[in-house]
Amino acid sequence: MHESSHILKGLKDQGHKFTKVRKLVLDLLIKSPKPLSSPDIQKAFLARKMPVNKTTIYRELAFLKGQGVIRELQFGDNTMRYEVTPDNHHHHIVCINCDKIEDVILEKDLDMEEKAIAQIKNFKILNHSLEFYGICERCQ
Amino acid sequence: MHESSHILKGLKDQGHKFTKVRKLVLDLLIKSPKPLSSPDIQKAFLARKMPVNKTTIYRELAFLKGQGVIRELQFGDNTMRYEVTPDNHHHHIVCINCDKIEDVILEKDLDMEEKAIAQIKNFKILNHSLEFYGICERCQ
DNA sequence: TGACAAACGCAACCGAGTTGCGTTATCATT
DNA sequence: AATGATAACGCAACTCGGTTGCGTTTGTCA
Repeated sequence: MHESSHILKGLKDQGHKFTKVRKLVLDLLIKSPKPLSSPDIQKAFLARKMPVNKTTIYRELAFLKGQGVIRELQFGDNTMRYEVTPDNHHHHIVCINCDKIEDVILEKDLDMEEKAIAQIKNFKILNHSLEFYGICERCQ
Repeated sequence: MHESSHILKGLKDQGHKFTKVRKLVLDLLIKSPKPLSSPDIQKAFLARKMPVNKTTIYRELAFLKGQGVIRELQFGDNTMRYEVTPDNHHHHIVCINCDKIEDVILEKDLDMEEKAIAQIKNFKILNHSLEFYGICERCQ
C-alpha cells in the first residue's frame, strides 16, 4: 500500500516542503477508491473544517503530477480527475448513470498495438487513455 | 464518402429543418481531417463572414450528437471535439507538441476485452474512449 | 399565405481552471 | 532559538468552454 509520509519524505529530500495541505491532498488520493477532481478535494478540506483556497489545490495537483506522484484522467465531463500513479497499469469503467468508477485490468495490454501504431504512423507514443462507459450492476 | 445533403434529407423526413447552419456545421465536420471543437466551428463560420451565435453551435452539436450523426471526443484539454460517426471503428493519436491528430485502427479490437470486463465487473458496457498521445514525426 | 414548431440570437450566467502579486510558513543554517 | 531564503499559500480578478431562459425569426406544410 502507498504511504504518504514516505512519498513526502522523498519530495522533501529534493528541496520541497512538507505541508499540511500537501499531506492531506496526497492522503485523500491514496485513500479514495476512485479518482478525485480538484473541487472534490476542496470539498473534502471544507468537510474537515480546513478551508483551502482552490488555487492552492490546483497548484498542488499540478505539482504532484509534475513529480509523477499522481496522474490525470478525464471521464467525459470536462473535469480533470486524479489518482495516485498506479503500479499495476489499469483503466477505468464508469457508470453513465450513477458515476460509479471501478478499476479494470486488460487481459492483453496495448503494448503490441502501440508498437504497431508507432511504426505505421511514425509517432513516438508516450501514453494513452482508455476508459469504458456503461451501466453498473445496480443501475441496470 | 459522407454526403451532407443525404443526411439532412433523412433528418428532414423526421420533422427537422434544413437550415444553413445545420448544413455548414455538418459539411465542416465531414470535410475536416480531424475532430473539431465548438469554438473551432464558430471561427470557421466567422471566417466565411457568417457570424453565428455560440449557443446555436452548441445546440446544433448536441442535436447532431443526439441523432447519432456525430460523436463526441476529448483529448485531454477539457474541450469537447466532434467527428462524423465513423463507419470504421477507429481511435486517435494526438501529438502533444503540435496537436496534430490522426486516426488509428487497432489490429485487434476491444470486443473480447469488453466481454471479459462485462462479465467480471457486471457492467453493461456501451462504449469506450481510447486515445494515444505522443510525438509526431515532424516534432521528434 | 398563414400558422406552428424548430431553429436562432441575445444576455446573463455557471463552473473549472489560470494568473499576478503580496503574505505566510517551512526548513536549513547559524 | 533567531534568521533568512524560498516554497507554499490566499485573495481577487480573470479566462473560456459550456448552459439557460426567453423572446424573435425562419423553414415547412397544409
